[in-house]
Amino acid sequence: MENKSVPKATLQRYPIYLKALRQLKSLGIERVMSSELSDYVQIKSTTIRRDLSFLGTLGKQGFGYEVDDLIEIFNEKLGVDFDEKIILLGAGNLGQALMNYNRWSYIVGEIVCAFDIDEKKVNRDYSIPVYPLDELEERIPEGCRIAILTVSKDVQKTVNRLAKLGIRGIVDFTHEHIIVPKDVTVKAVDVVSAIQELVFETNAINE
Amino acid sequence: MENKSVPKATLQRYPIYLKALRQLKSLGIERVMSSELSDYVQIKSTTIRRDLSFLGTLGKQGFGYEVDDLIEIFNEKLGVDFDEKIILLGAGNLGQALMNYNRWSYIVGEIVCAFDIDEKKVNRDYSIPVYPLDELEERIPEGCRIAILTVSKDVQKTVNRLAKLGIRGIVDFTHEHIIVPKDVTVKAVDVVSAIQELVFETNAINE
DNA sequence: ATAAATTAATTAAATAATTCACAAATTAAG
DNA sequence: CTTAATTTGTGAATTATTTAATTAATTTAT
Repeated sequence: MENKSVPKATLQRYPIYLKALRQLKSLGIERVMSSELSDYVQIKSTTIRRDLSFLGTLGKQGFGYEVDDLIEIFNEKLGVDFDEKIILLGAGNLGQALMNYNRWSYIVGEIVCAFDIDEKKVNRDYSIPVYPLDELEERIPEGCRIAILTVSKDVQKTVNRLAKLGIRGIVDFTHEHIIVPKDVTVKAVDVVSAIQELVFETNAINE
Repeated sequence: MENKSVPKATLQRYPIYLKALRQLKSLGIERVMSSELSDYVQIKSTTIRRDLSFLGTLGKQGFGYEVDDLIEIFNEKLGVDFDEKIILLGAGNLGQALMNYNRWSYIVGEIVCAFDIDEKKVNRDYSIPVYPLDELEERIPEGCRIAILTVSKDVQKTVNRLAKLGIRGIVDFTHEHIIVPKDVTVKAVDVVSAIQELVFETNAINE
């Protein structure tokens, strides 16, 4: 399965597959055919097969896919359990919710520590310690590539610091538009945009 | 400009433009050229022009676009300020964070009320009242089309109830895969998937 | 006024993504 | 063991999206 670079669109579907597969596994389902998976995730079976083919020859003809195999491959090839060291910027309500989600390590890595500008949020004794934002440069863990951004003030300033520290990917929960260097990727995780998309889809077009 | 249906990819970029335009406006910028906007949002100017052209003939050749005009058009044509009545399912940390975000009405509509299964979270006196999940069917506002899902238990069961109540779009913050009828749209707003995509993008492919 | 410069809109070309269609592999049944 | 029924994987065809090239409108400077 040679280096045909994986289409961007495919990359966006992998998390959907992975989520669905984990759910199937938790239901005790051990094998799945592309057509079944298709019903489940609402993506054409042929698209699914093509998407999976980028990761290798994973299925058996006349049989389907082993659920475990697929999950395994996602982990292996895509580094899902590569133990990412993630940092969290902003420890407000949303930051708390993220820290409370207790299956990080199972899924993609772990939030190693958090930073907040508000002294009252600081607590060095939590299992996920919260440091003052000032200490970002000294506290950032070795090899940290990914940051989750939930701050509400000085957003762009914080982004600039992160970029300088070698962060490669930012999960952006702010409601602002941020600007990053070319080698940094941003994934906006934004309710407002999501709702807008929903509204656009239902309202637009049919005039 | 007629009814050429707007590409899905374009629809996904509209919220980005809108966010950027609002930011520009708040900086006092009144007109913008596609090339400037391009630098700002990192999308090719020609793509931007094409995207905007689906909404009408909005720019002036040799001049650019009026920021206000564009914002206006987004509002008008895409119903951004159509005053959506949004409901929130789950009033935990994340739900709280969403309710605290105080610019809903400016942006897309408003969260009218919330529901939670936990009696302790219930409070009918908040400006956004929180009702017991039991009361969903009786309390859901007239004409409500959009629900934000932050519950952690009985996710699918809740989804089924929402679908039955005529909800057209679900913003899904859960970490589970949910199944909906064909006429309901789901936007997954999911840190985990976002991080996975980031990791996939950086790890995948170049083996 | 007029010409030069600028910039959106549009048509055409190139790329990317999806879907079709079928060969190859596998299972299951007889 | 052989055959029929499945179901994957993949070239080829199709469709969708992006980008380039061109055209037309507007502004600015002279």
